[in-house]
Amino acid sequence: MERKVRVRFAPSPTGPLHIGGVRTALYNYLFAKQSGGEFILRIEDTDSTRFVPGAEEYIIESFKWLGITFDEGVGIGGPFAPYRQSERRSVYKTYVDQLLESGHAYIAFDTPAELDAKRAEMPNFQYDASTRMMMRNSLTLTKEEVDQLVANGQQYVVRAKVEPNEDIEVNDLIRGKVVINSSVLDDKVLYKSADELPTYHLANIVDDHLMEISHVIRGEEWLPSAPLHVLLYRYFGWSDTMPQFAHLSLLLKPDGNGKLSKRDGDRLGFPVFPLNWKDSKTGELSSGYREAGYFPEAVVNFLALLGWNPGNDEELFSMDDLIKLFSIERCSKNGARFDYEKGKWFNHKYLLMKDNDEVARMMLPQLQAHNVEAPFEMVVKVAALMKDRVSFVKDLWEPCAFFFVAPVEYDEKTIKKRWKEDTPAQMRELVALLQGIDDFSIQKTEEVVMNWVTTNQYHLGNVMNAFRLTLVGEGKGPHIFEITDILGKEETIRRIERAVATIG
RNA sequence: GGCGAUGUAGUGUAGUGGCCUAGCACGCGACCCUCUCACGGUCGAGACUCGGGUUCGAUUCCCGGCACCGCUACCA
Repeated sequence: MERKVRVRFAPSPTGPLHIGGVRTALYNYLFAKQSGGEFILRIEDTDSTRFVPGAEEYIIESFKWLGITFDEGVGIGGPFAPYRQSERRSVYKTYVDQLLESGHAYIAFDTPAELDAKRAEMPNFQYDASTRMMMRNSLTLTKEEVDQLVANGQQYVVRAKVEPNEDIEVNDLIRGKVVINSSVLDDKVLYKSADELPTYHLANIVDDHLMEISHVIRGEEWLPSAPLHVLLYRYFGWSDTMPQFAHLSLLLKPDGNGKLSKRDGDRLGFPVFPLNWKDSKTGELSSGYREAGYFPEAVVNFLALLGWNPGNDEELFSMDDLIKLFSIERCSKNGARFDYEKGKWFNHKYLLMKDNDEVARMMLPQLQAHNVEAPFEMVVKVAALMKDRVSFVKDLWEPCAFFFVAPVEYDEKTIKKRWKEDTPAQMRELVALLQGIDDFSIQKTEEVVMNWVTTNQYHLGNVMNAFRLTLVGEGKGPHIFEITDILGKEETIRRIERAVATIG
């Protein structure tokens, strides 16, 4: 049964896209691409009460940034349009009626208040075979009564009629065979008349079938309801083309118990979303990986390895590598704690792989923000010299600032340690020495200065660090002659003189 | 509570019925490099959830406990 691979990512537009959802989408994408299949974006907006404006656009923009592309779906179109469930009301209605007619579903009039009352009355109330005959529904009411209620505009829901005592098997690509007895399933609401929309379970099955989805790769939270989905395929007579299931483990918080949430990000200081998001109601801001300075390829690489690995010791993979190597079977069954430090390391690695020109270009806005104007060539040199020290481009300004802005203050501790009594005199000698160098290259300058230190038998560490202090303002930074090379002769001398004047 | 899933160092994971003195990476520590800081290199600390079984032998297979995660909505 060779079937064209067609997978989908089907988020609800209820807010920003959680990073766990991004991973699910990524795995779907990798799976589709490696088998030459199609990847579809379907928006599951069947809960009209939870709809959040802008969320759909956010989702689309997030994937665009990450380099995850869809072949069909919302914003793209395709042969199975529309891909937004709220626009598919009429198609679901047909299938709801089909279930009603075949007796696999029934109409229920119980109001939420009545259900709450029932739950309070019965400790472990569940709307199922054992209780449905106690409720107000088309199984307990006469046809006339039901028709009358519906005609009167009484709101109702359609529930699946799940027969008890059957072991239902779900063959999961990651977990193997999972068996759940139908008695523990409840008569799930499939459709609500209030907004004329189906619930997830119905819409999902109908759409996956109609859109010819071959594999359902989704989060583990769906595993308990997978048997119901299997049942639904059977009720519709679609068992032969039922997609294969793969339930992915969830992303857990870095510490403590529970799954990763926005709160953890806020608390521990890392993003949980791909892009910044501002809640239009509360005004609350959620930070995103893009704005935090991550490269999309680093996020993709990091996420891919969180719950999957190719079976060897390699860790750095491009999207193309991942498409070649990915396999559902190698997805881990256990939930992965989110390790933000490792994420930073990935970004560091990707920063190192970037061209110096590109890094320099990315630094420009920071320079502007600090009112710095510098020749591009100089910025490139600085980028080349300094990029291995940070994980993010935005962290580059601080350690690089001294290249562009001469120090006006000098680190006390370094002064104490390196600025000796004879240092000012040495520095004046150094100025004279540098003045005489015409070829201010790294090699030449180093040769001349080292010679001077040696012949005078100066303490190398003290001289060099005092020198560094005059240029940087503190006791750290790259090798001295890398710095003098970038600063140039004039500026180097100016800084030494100023330091001598200031520190004394 | 019920049902289901999962359980290798702090974290992500590899691996196998004996080759395991359990590998790799992040993080952590030390050392080396060195004019400082960082990078890099070397080394180190650190794990098979517990209890039963099966077996000549179990981290690996089975059962149970425990832990943890998920579901248990007219949310997805």
